Amino acid sequence: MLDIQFIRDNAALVQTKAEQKGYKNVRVAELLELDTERRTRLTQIEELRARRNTLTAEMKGQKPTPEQAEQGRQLKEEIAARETELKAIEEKYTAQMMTIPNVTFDDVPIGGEEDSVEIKVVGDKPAGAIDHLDYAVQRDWVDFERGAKVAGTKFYYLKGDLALLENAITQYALQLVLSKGFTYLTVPHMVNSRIATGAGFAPRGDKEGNEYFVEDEDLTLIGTAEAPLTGFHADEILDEADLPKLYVGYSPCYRREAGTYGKHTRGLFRVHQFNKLEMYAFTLPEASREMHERILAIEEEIWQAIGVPYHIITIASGDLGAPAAKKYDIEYWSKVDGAYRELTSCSNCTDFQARNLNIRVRRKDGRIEVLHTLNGTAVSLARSLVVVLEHFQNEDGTLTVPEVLRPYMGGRDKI
RNA sequence: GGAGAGGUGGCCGAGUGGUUGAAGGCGCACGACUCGAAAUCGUGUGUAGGGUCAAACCUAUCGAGGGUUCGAAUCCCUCCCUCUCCGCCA
Repeated sequence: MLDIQFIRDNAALVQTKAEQKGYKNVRVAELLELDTERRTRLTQIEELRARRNTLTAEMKGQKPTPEQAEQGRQLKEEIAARETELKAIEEKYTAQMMTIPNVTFDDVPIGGEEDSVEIKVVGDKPAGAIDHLDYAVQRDWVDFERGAKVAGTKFYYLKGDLALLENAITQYALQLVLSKGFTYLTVPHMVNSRIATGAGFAPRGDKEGNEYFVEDEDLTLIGTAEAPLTGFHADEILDEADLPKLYVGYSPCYRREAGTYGKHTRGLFRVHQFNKLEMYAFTLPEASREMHERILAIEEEIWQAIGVPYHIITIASGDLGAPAAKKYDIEYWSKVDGAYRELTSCSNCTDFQARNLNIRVRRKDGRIEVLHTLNGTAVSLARSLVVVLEHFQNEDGTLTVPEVLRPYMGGRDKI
């Protein structure tokens, strides 16, 4: 959530930015009324408490007189009654606070998906390739039919060399990211509701949500390692000297993907479960913008090294999630579709997630403030296989192993 | 799953009804000493909200929520978590 003080000082801005993100239910004015109401009542309660504290201090160490005891009892009742009223107001206040998305940076394009801005193009736009699914099936590298039998539609098995190739991509990307100073973490594949919502994921019962939930437990299956990585330092105060904290987490990602149909969901492009290496950074507030560029650069380095044409877009406001202040996507050039398709993504969430989960930094001068968090895809595996299958397929049905991956494929140059 | 122990400040750790927001230590900040540093000594140092030009000051906070009491870190109940032993198990 946002800092209430910031909202008070920038009410119009917060309202506008929320609307630009497409959040129609945000009512900043209403929130501020609740805020005022809440503070007024809180002050009243605090006065009553002060009176109670004075009273008990007077009778400390001695038996209270009947009058004092009676006065104390009355105060207790009045405080309890007022607290009940306050609680109801605070619930409404908190609910409103949760509806307000992070404020976007001013260099974020305004508009919907089609308004995202291309900021860089690398490589050309070759055409003509066999669809990745057909190609993989013909080699018996993927089995969606058995995936459906065992779990359901959009579940799959990877077989043989393609499964090994997934592992090679993971290993290559991991080594590269580690060389940039990141620490490898394996993570819980489920998180509790506080961490899930704090990181910006939909709560149980949200029909729009993309999450799977565990029955009878306060657990959400993660849709990305971003959730447990965000929660890693929850409720901690980190030392300025220790920042930035850079982590790379590996996990399966579980997504319901309800209601997503059509061509772009064919095969491995959009599935219920895939593996992903995710970069995550905890930074000083003034350092997050630079870190965002750094994470993007690492993503570029990976795909340049593998050898795939792509472009980078800055995501427009209406296509941003609540926590993000700015997001870049790398989209690879699809030889099959003749269009760019989403491959990786990196977001600067500024202090939004960190405030939710109480992640702070103690500055050198002793001040404590909420820090900034960022996340970025190192590699998303199922989708990476789509890319390699499209770009490295050969006429004889074999697949050339991208050079940088060969050390992780037993030195083979072709599979 | 069963039995027991426990959850206190950035960290460790005292504290079983009222001078305890919390001893002591570590860490950190500042100062002294030093050419400089280490060591040593001194002073300060929880977090959040309100208040103030700034202070003073007020409120909350000892895992979470409820209860008892004039008054709760301290007593009672529920839940969560951690540790030890047993059971089970990759």
